[in-house]
Amino acid sequence: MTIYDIADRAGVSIATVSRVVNGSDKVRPKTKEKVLKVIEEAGYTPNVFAQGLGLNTMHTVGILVPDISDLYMSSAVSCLEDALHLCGYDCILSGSGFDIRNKRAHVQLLLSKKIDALIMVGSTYAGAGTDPTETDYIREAAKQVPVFLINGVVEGDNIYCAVCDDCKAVHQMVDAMIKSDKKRILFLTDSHSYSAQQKMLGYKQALSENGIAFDESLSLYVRNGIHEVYYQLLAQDDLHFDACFATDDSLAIGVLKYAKAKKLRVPEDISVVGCNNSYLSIACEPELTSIDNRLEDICRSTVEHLMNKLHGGNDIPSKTIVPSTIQLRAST
Amino acid sequence: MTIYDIADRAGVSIATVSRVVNGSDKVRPKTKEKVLKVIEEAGYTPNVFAQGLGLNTMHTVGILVPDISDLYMSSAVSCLEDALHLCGYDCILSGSGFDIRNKRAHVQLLLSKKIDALIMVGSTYAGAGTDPTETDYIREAAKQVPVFLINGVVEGDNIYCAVCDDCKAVHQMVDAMIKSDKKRILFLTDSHSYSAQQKMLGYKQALSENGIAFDESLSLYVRNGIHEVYYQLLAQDDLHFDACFATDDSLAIGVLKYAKAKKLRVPEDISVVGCNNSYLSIACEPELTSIDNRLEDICRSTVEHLMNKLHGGNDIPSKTIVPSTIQLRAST
DNA sequence: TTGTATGCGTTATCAC
DNA sequence: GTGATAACGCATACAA
Repeated sequence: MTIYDIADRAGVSIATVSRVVNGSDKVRPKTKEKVLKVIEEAGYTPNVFAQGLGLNTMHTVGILVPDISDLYMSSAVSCLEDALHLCGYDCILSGSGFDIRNKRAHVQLLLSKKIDALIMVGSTYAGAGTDPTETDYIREAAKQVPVFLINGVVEGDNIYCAVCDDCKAVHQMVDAMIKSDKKRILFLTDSHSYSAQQKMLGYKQALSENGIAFDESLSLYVRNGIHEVYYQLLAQDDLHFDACFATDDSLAIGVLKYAKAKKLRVPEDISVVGCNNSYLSIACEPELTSIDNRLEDICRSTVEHLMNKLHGGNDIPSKTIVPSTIQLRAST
Repeated sequence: MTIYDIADRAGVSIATVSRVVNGSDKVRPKTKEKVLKVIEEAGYTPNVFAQGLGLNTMHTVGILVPDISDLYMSSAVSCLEDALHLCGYDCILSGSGFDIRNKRAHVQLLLSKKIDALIMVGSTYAGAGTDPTETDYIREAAKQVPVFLINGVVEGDNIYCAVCDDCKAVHQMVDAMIKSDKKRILFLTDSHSYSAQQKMLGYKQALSENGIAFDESLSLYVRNGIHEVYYQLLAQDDLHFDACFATDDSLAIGVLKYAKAKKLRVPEDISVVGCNNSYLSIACEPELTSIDNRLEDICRSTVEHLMNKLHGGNDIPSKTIVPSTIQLRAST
């Protein structure tokens, strides 16, 4: 069923049908009604490929995520998809993994699909900041479509970033820990990303402000996973700490398991804080104090900026910072 | 940059360029090399809209999910996307929610995007089975593209279902509970879906086989959510049970929280089993025995069948059953 | 082996 | 208001 069939049946030209379909006002009500009736009867829908060819857009945006099954990522995708859908856009989803070569390949693939914009979720896409060429492929992509980063910062034309104020929130949290008499605060992370660096910064600031020297041995890098953390801590017998800040909830839960195994009370002997305020933080025991990075706010603002950009807006902030909040629970 | 530009620069016709791009062997190596070089230099990629218009496909499949942020769903999407990507297909993702009207609308929208196939994830799409017209929109969609259901069963032409053997696994699990001297086993669910019904069936079978009468008061419907379950159980003071089977891990964790509040030991006083073997099941305390419905197997088999179908296969099973396994942990 | 010509289903620019 | 017609960029049947 094509526009020609409709035109035939309605006794008009395809131009008129097109006008009706696209809601042009330059068509006589009587004609419009007639065409609409035929369309209804025939169950006609315009062919999106032909539309795409003519208009050079199919109203889709690409969403790139390192790992879709991750709680944090999937929340973001859910939020983004929802907001985009409301604006009449579809999303084509792609999971790149963490390897730089795959990231590049996936971006290329998405671009070849003629997406209207690209959203990259997760600070992993911002790289570690040590090697600027690491993010060149993003700048390259931005030459074709606007690129929006969620929770990562990359400088460049046509690149727009939205992040939460991790540094500040961690700063506050660690400060509060120190004030409540914690002396040795473990910093636990599974990443060297921009976000992790910001958190480390807040951690160091709080220490320094309280006249505590940064102790390298209290900064631990562990592969993500509850049990990984648990075993790693058990293995480090000489490591003593009375509080822990972890850059992810699951890392923090690993610490809870460790505390239980060592018969340490939480929060009395060890107080524990996680990040992302995920569903995990209320599944564990005790429930976990967690830094909420306002993912929904970030996503909503991203889509808002995206739509603005696509509709010709020009005053879009290249970096949006959303304040984090702290969700207090029993682990502190 | 179009195929015409490439043809000009390489001094050949567009047909030849097209042949090179599509890897036809009917082109002289010398010519091929020349064209390839120009393509490389120009960074040319075929316009997918034009391709789509001619071939009537853009190699995309639609994935419909009620809630993307759900742990179970996002794992499925991750798995599906991965497998599809390996086959050279992209996915356009859509979150429908649980309302039937929205489901219908989302299916229509996906179909209008000219997807090559539709995958629906979650037993919610199978309806409760009480009203067959509830799933008519799926049969309608199947007239346009093959439809694949994950974890739900709908009968119809061009509809293919993959489910795990929930009934059997629950049967085994409940039987084991009874054998270990549990008398009053609570059945906790947040759904009336096909999957939930299968689980109930297994539950009843095990009871009946062991000569225990089904007690309506031990079958509880609660809205999903750890705290919802927790409060609901606390509110039901007269409800006594010494074991619980929950159709979802988070429901089961609600029971764990309830046990802790009531100072009941798990598994001694109450043994608890969940479903989906999600990350939650190792986050809680004690860690949760959970029925693993082999989501990855289901997804992989679905994509396999899908590819088969798209490549002209004709002997695709309309219903695939994957055996569940039981992941034993400390809660039983 | 290569080139020419046509169709795919729209939208948009003209005339009328 | 409405209709004819030219893009849009590709694949492919057919001709050479």
